[in-house]
Amino acid sequence: MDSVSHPVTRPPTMEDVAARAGVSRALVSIVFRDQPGASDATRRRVREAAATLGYAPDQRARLLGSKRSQLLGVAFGVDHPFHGELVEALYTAAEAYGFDLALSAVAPTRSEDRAVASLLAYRCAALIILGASMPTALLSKLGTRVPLVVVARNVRSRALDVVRTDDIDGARQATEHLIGLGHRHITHVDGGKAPGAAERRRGYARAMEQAQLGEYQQVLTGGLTEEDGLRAGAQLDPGRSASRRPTAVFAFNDRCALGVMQAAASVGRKVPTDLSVMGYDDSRVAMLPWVNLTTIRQDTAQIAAEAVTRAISRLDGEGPGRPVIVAPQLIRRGSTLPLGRT
Amino acid sequence: MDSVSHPVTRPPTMEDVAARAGVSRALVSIVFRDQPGASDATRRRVREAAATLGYAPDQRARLLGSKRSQLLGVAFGVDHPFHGELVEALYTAAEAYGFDLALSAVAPTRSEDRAVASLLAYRCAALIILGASMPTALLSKLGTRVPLVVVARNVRSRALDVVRTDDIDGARQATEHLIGLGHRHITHVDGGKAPGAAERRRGYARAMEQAQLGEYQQVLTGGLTEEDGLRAGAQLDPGRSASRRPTAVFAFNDRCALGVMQAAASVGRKVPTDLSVMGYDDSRVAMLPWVNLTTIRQDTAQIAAEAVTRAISRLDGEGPGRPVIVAPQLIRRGSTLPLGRT
DNA sequence: ATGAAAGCGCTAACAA
DNA sequence: TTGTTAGCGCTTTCAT
Repeated sequence: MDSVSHPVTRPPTMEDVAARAGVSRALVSIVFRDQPGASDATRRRVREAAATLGYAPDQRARLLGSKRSQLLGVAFGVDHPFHGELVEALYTAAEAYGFDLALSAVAPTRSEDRAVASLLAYRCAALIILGASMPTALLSKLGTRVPLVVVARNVRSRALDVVRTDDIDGARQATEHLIGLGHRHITHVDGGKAPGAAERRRGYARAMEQAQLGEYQQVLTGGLTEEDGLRAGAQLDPGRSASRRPTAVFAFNDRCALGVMQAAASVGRKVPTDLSVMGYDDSRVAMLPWVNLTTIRQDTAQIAAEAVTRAISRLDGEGPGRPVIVAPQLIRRGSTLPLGRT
Repeated sequence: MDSVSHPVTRPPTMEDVAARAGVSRALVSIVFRDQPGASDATRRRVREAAATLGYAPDQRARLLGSKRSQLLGVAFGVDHPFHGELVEALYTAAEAYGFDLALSAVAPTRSEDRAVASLLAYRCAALIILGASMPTALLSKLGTRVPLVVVARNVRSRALDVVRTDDIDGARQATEHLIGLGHRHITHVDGGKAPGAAERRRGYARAMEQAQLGEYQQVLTGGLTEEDGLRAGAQLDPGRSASRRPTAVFAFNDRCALGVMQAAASVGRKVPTDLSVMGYDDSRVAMLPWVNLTTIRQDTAQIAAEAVTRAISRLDGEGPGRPVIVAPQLIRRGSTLPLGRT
């Protein structure tokens, strides 16, 4: 329990620090930007004065004054855990280059347009949009106004940069993992028209064909949620003799996989002994001990690093580059088992 | 597929708009702030000029220039779904008062201190911290520097405002719901030392005692995650005759409840027929069809509105007020059943 | 190595 | 109703 709040006081300015250190504002500015042009003695004095005053540069003024505003605007989905991870990684990546992040949330009641408009109003040097949902045409138009990096969505436009996971490869890895375990009847519960769904279908199809398993291919319409997986899972068995039932399922993502597992459980099929199940994303739920889901991990750190790198290179005058495709990684856990192993 | 990006052009300034509309900058400023002092004709001309130029005021300059920066800084946990909901609600609430939000994320690799420092650097007029985890003393100190509202955590300090759910009442409602269904052996799997855990224990204890069920009280150490619930759930049965086993469990939150359900399932007890389970939070997972968890909902809209209101009243010169305690609400779903009903 | 001074794009007080 | 003019707290030339 502390004392009653004092009347809030004006924070110290660069002027205050300069006065206390007995130098000009320009010197203080140089010191705080770690630029050459000040003696070590001065630097120390300035730092000390700043410390005792509790000074921190006013970012508003800094942004306004400098031509190159070291500010990256990030639009992210507030209800998407994967975006959360990306945001964290983006902070790390941006920091390494001395850039700051401006966050703008997208939510059911806050459109992507609004989020972007807000970022633009703060004159962010560049924009990074996670899982952009707006039409390609609009993204392209936006890309001509400001350096733009679209993350985790496949956009074909030369007006912007794209950084995303190689979903075809991820799906291929998942499918090949199951094939390697001896499975033949492998069903894919897909993501419908979600971003990345088409790529994952292709990766699955390719792997199956390449292993001469084309005749076993089966794609069920799923989606992004547990409910979608549950619905699709219900169609897994009906009307088939046991010998023609799938022994493994590759689901669009972890949440969908959970639904499939639930569906299996409801008809008495145990995972992984009766059915192997794979997810995608390596979300928190996949790691839970009783879920223990074999899955595909997207490399958030690398995706973030690439996104920041692209954004900054745009600021250095380069045009948009080719899409950056980041390799995913197979995470082996307990939800998949060799065929016939009990 | 669009054309190659043009060399990024300088966004239009207020000066540009003024020139095109044939008025002074001051007039444009007045129009864009919706302030009195401009004729309707002028307003239209200005709006039109701005529209054709695609002008939007530069927030950096606006913030710098105005004495009262209408900016609320929000620190939130990027991996906490509940915070996501609050952020969304905060946008809505802030907007109603013409305030803007500056978001700063807290994550495993980004401390609350850093998040707050960043907000301070942008000279936010007031700070709203969701689920603050820093020591009370630091919060109090911060509260003397800038108007501060702590959300979803019980802090006893007169230097700041607190807005939170009435967890004692929430726990009481949960427990009474179970009692009302005829349960007697009701166990509480608690949240350890998580924010709100102590209050929920009290609410549970009070409800039990008030119903003369004090002898049946049982509190198991749980936590915030599924794993915690799983661990606690494992201790539910051992060494007890069936007649002395709990028939209902009130878990600290939804995730914890999930763990308890899993633990029950692993020893063959079905929910809700063999065991009623309650959660807390009404998170997304609680609504899933096969989870269908009876739970307690926190009123995010009201919490957000109160937080913004408190912050703004502080800016109007008022001191911190008494803690705002928002009432929670029971959400009846399928995970609880009357005792003995099969 | 240091300081003076001109912006950056606004807001706000004051004149006209 | 309008326009003029200082700032806001920095960055950034350009002298010294």
